[in-house]
Amino acid sequence: MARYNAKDSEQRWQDAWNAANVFLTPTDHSKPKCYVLEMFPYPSGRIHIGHVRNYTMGDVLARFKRSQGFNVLHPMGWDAFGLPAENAAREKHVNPRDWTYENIAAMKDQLKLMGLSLDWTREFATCDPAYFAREQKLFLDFYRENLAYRSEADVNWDPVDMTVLANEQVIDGRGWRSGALVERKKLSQWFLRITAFSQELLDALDTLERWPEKVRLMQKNWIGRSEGLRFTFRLSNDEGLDVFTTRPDTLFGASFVAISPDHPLAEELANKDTTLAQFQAECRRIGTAEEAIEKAEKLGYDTGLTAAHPFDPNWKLPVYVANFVLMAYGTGAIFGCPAHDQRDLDFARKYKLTVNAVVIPEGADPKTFDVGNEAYVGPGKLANSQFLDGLTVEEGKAEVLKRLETAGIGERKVQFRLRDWLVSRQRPWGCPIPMIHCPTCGVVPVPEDQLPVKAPDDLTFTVKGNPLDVHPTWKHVSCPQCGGAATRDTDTLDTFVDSSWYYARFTDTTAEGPVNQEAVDYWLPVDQYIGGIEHAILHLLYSRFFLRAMKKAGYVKIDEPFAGLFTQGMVCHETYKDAAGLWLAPEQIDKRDGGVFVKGSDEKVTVGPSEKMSKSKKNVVAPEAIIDIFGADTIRWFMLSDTPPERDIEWTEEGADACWKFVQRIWRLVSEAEGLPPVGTPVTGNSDLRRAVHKAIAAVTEDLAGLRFNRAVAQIYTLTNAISAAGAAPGAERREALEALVQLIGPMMPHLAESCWDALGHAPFVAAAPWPKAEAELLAIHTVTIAVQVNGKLRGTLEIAPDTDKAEVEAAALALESVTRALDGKAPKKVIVVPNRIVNIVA
RNA sequence: GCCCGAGUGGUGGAAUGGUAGACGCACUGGACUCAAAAUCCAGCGUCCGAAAGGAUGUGUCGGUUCGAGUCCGACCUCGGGCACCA
Repeated sequence: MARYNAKDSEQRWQDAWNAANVFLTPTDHSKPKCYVLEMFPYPSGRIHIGHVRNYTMGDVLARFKRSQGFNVLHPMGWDAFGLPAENAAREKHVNPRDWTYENIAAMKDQLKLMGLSLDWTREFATCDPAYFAREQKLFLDFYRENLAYRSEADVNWDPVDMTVLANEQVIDGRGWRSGALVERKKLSQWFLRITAFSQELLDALDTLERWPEKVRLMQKNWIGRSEGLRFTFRLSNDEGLDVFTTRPDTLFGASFVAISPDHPLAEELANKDTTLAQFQAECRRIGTAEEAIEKAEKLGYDTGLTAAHPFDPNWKLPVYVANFVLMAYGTGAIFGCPAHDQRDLDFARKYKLTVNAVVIPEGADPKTFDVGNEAYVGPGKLANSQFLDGLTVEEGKAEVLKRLETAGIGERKVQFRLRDWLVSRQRPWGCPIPMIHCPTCGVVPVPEDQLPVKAPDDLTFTVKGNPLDVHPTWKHVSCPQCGGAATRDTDTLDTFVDSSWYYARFTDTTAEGPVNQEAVDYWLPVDQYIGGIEHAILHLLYSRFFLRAMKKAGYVKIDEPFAGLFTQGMVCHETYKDAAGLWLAPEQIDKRDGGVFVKGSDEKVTVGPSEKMSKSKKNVVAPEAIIDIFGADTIRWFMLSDTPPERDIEWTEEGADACWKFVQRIWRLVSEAEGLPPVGTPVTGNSDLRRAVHKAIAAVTEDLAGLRFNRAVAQIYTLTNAISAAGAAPGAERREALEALVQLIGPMMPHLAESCWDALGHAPFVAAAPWPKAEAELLAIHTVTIAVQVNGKLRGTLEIAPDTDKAEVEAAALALESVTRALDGKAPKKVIVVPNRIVNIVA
């Protein structure tokens, strides 16, 4: 029998599935549904191996659920707007639209090689006018529902390129292309009111039981609910200054007040104080990234103003502008209590401010307790705090709150870290914001019958600034309300908006409105969403918000888009460097004689650790090259084997070879099987082989349902070994075993499974055959192995009938020769018998 | 800085608080072959031992328990995220 020819076979089965429409989404809604979705790709032009891992997992699940009788929706599309297309437009002088659609075509060809069970009739790209027209409609709905509003916000501004920069485009405070020092600039921009749902988004996390705990926790921290006190300081210039604190109990430990460099008061003071203005500029150079701000040295500028302590008007606290106070959180102003907050302490030490401990840990003396250089944030009793002395932290918080509320200068406040979602982007390759600015009427929505608002075809990318904004005619329109001269909003929506509702659009891509009510009611929520952990917060949180906003606008009845979430790990590879320290690609090296050399020479290669595949380190492998050599089933099997799906996997050449050998092994086992009775021959009995088969069916079924692909793979190896060892078993038993094996590998290696199914005499398709069922009586256990320990150390085992009486098990254990030897004549003090598990004799 | 995750043989990893190392890779020995590849069989944590067997062993230190890779506390190391990359 010939070797399995993956290339021919895979093409043949892909064509056959296609011709028979095996993977079209069922339209009869009477059966239970399963919506399986992988995070759709950005069309960079090539699929990378991370996509292969992601889509393989989703495909296994989709095929598994389909054969279990579910109506499966398994679509694919393209997250097609974004920066790379603009960069290509600038660098290669191509139209971003052409570049994007060419990439989509190329990637689609590559994806098709994988044999994914996708319904391609539902494909769309977010840059299709048919899609973003509906997105613009949703934006107008949200505006009407008061979920979209305009406000000023900071951007990174490149003064040379005259363009807004993404954080990623700011390198060491300079524009990535121009090298100019980046400025911060205020622009009037659109926001979506995600904070209207802060509490709801937080509470609902508890209901997402099929989400990783880690992701829920990350979102919880991101939403960042904290309870505290907002109160007003009276300043020496007689103005009031609002601050927020979660530690009102430490108010008597205050030694300064600090405001953000972006605080209105700081702006006001800077108008008359050039040194302060310089200080502000210096702070802003740190950028907007939280990491940079937190890590930067704590810097402050003494405004000369003072704030009166709320409980003692004669106690004056200096007011600083400080770089670590964020305008975006709370009120943009704090009181500093150095003894009990590390940042405040660092600041106080630097500016030689007093450090008074007011929370004293158990057993410490209030008179001598000194925090040194580490703030004390633990529990304790209040001291040096007048009327608070002796209270606990919690009691102190309540007391201060009560007094300031009574005095009318403070109130209890629930503060969220979550900020509204800034969605305006000053970029041409995105969904245009369908709004018009009229000097008379203000902001006017584009009438719905004029949607979609499309970018013009003749954009120039060589100009400075946003091409949409500098285009000679596009933005000039007449106001839909008064007819006067007006201009379009030249910003586009954040691409996260595009990906916040695509899953809903997939349920009916022909819907006239954004969604079809009947389709979303049936298909949503997504039953299993699979993608990278890098989307743990933003994409997933925005999508959760977006569906709520769509509900408010009357489109859907549910709140949560993704009932099940799985975040898969990355694909890594060893890194290689030559003698000169330059990176080498895997195909440039040669492993031989126990060493690693530059291919075609004796130059030694330094092998580095396995890292996420990246172009710069050259440790990438191209999926299409692997498919070309081994076929799609091999790469799919690799992606599922050995490593748990949530963990990073390392691509190795040896592993790929091993998978390919396994493909051949199965093919041999099936195609060379002799003496098999015809399809449908009944089989009875409880031979070892039959028990192994049904045990494998049960285990693989459970593992696939739980997305434990690596364990399912191990079970299949075990079954394969059992079949190999049972060459002398009756034909009917071997047929049953081979059919089970073929069906179990079906979701993972679908082409090979079809070829085997065919070789076993079945009509196509195994992909459409019902999932095998394990027979309960064959899973029953006839004997159990019980471990026997003496003082917790293994001394022997017992083969015994399951559920044997405890006393009998104990007697049998004590009778073991190895046990009497270990006891050495001592009488057992105690014997613990765990039924069917273990006996532990304590001597 | 803050938040999160992970540490088990040569290696990827398995293990409802109950026989640590399933299954795969690599390696070693053997069979087949003129030879190689492929395939098949056997071995494979470490130490002592010819073997039987024994000791030891899941990043470190301590704790809970008849029993800990698993639970608790402290620490060490590595990795990821931090609002305009998608």
